[in-house]
Amino acid sequence: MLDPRRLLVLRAVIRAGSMSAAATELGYTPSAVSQQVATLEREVRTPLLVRHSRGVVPTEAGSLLVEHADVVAGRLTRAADEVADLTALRAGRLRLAAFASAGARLLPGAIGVFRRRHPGVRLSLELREPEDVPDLVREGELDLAITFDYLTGPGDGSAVASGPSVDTEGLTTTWLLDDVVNVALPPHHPALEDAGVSPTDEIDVSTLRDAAWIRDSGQVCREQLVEMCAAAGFTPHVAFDSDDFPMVSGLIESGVGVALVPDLAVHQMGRRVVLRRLRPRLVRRIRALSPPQPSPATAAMLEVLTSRRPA
Amino acid sequence: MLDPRRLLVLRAVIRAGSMSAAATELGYTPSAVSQQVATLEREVRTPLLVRHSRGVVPTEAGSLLVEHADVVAGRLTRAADEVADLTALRAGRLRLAAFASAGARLLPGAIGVFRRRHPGVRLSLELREPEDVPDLVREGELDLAITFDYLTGPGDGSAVASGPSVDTEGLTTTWLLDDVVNVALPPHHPALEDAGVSPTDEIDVSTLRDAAWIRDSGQVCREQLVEMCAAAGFTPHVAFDSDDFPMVSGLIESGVGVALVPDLAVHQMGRRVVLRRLRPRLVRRIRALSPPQPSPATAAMLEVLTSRRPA
DNA sequence: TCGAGCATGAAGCCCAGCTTAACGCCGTAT
DNA sequence: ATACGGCGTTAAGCTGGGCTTCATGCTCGA
Repeated sequence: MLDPRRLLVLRAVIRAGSMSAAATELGYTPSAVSQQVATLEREVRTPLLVRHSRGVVPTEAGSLLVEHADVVAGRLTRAADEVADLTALRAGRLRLAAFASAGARLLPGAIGVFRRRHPGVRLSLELREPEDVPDLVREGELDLAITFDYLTGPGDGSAVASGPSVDTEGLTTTWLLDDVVNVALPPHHPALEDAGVSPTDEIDVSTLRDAAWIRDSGQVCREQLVEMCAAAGFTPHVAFDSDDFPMVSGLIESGVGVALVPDLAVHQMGRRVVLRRLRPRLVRRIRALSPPQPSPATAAMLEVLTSRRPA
Repeated sequence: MLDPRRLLVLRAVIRAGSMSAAATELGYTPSAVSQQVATLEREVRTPLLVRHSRGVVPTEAGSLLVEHADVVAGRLTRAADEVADLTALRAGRLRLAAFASAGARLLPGAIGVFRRRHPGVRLSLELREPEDVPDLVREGELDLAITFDYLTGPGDGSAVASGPSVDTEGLTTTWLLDDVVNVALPPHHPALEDAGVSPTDEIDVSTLRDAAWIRDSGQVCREQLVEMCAAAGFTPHVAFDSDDFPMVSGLIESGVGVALVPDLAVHQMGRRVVLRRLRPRLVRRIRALSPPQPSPATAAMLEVLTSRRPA
C-alpha cells in the first residue's frame, strides 16, 4: 500500500506542471517536493515523471497514480465536509425510542420542532418498553430513548431542578415529565361511592381491594400494580392484560374491571370511563435516556424536549 | 482536508474493535494508536469512538469516516497493484507511430509477437512521417516511432554494432534496418540501355539526368531526390508527387516517369515495373525513436524489433 | 555569454510520532 | 474481597522522517 501523503504530493506536482510550482502551492521548498517524488518512485520502482526542461510531464504510471490520488483527495475533503455537516446538524441520524403513549403524545410535537430546526437530520422512532431501552442505548443502537418508572409519593417538582444526571449504568438520565396515574372505572363502580361524587375526589387504593384489574401488559406496569396493591395490603385480581388503551377503555366500559391510566393516555379513554386520582398518589416519572457523551443531534433533541416541558 | 494516515489508523481501530488489537495489527503500541485517534478527534472537533470497557465502538462520525477510509485504502492498494501491473507488462499502453511502408511490412510481425508476449498491453499505431515524429516522442505523445533518413554511401552494417544511442535532441535512436533504395523504371526506359540487361546491373544516377521523376510526397523523400541528383550534377524534372506506391507503380507502367522505391515497398510495384539498384548506392536507414527513459512496454517492443532484424 | 528557472543532491535541524512507563478503570476469576 | 488481566490514557523522552538551506548542473532565451 502506498504512502498517501507522497501520492498527494505527486498529484500536486502533476497538476501544477512543475515541482517548483507544486512546492509553492504546498508551502514547501522545491527540494522537499523533489525528495518526496523521488522516494515514491523508489517505492514503486518506476519513474513517475519525465523531467523536462520546463517542468515535468507524467509518465504512464504517473498518470495512473494521479487518477487514484484524485479520488483519495476527493474522499479526504468530502470526509471532512461531511463530519462538519454532522456536527453542525446539517446531516446525520437520530434514532429515537419511546413507549407507546409517549410516542403518541409527547414526541410528535418535539419531533416537529426538531425537524424544522434541523431538516438535514434523519429521524427514526421505534416503540420500546422501558425495560429494553438501557442496553440498546448503551450498545449504541439507540441515540435517545424515552422511558419511565413509577414513583410513589409526592411526585412534585423534586427532580425538576436536578437536571441531567449519570446513573449507575453509565447513561445520562434527563427528567422530562411527571405523568400522574389515574384509576379508570366504570361509571357505577362501588369504589366511587366511598370516594365522593366530585371528579377531584381521590380514590383510596384500599377501596379497590376487591376490584378486577385490567392490566397494562408492559413489565414495569405489571410489577407496579402488584407493588402498589401490596403496599395497600392486598394482591390484585388480574382479569385481563392488554397493551392497548382503547381496548382497556372498552373493557372498563363493559364493566370487566378497573385499570391504571396515566394522564398521557386519558385521551384514549371512552366518554363513559370515570377517571380519578389515586391515594396514595402514583406518578410515572418520564425520562430521557441518552449516552454519556451525546451526539450533537441527541443533545439538540434533548434541548427541544426539556424546553417544551410544562412549567 | 484530513490527514490520510490518521484516517487509516482510525479504520484499523474500528475494524479491529479495539485500539490494542489495531496496534498489534499495525505494529504499533496501543499508546501510539490512542494518540493518533485523539489528534484526529481534535482535528474534526468530534468524538469518533465511544470508549467501552471491552474495546471501542464507532460514533456516527466515526462510521462516516471509516467508509471514506475504506475507499482511500482501497485506492491505495489498487494504485500499487496497477503500477505493478504496468511495470510487469500485464497492463499499460504502447503508442506506436510509423511511416506507411514500415507500418505495412515491418511492424505487423513485431506487433504479433508483442501481443502474444504481453496481451495486457493496449497497442495503438498511427502513420506519421519522419519529420513529425521527434517532437511527438519528446512531448510524450508517442512511446515509440519508426522513422528513417537517407544515407548515401556504403550502408553496410556499420551502425549495427553501435546499438541504441542518444542523439542531440535527447531521444534514443535504435537502428533497425537498412532499406536499400531502387530506381523503378518502365520496361524500355533509355537508362536501362546504358546499364545492362541483368537485374543485378546498377543504374548510375547520372544516366537519369533527363528522366521525369515521380516523387514520393514525403518531405524527407522529396529533399533526398533533389540532393541525390545535385550530387550527380543535375536537377531532377519532377513530373508527379504521390504518397501512394500503387499509384506510383501505375504511373511508371504508363511511362510517365521513374521513381525511387525502397525494398520495403517493392511488393507494391506492378509486374511490369523494372527495379534496379542505384549507383551511388542509396539507403533508407530505418530507426526506432524512443524517449531516453523508455517505459517497460517501449523497451519490450524495442527488444522485439531488434531481435527480429535480419542478421 | 549571461542569467532565469528548473530539478537535484548533501548536510543539518526540528518536530511529528513513536516507545516506554505508570496510571485508572472495568470485569472477572480466585 | 482481593487480585489480576485487559482495556484506554497520559507524561516524558527519544528517534528518524521530512523539512530547510545551500550549492550544483542543466536548459533555454536574451
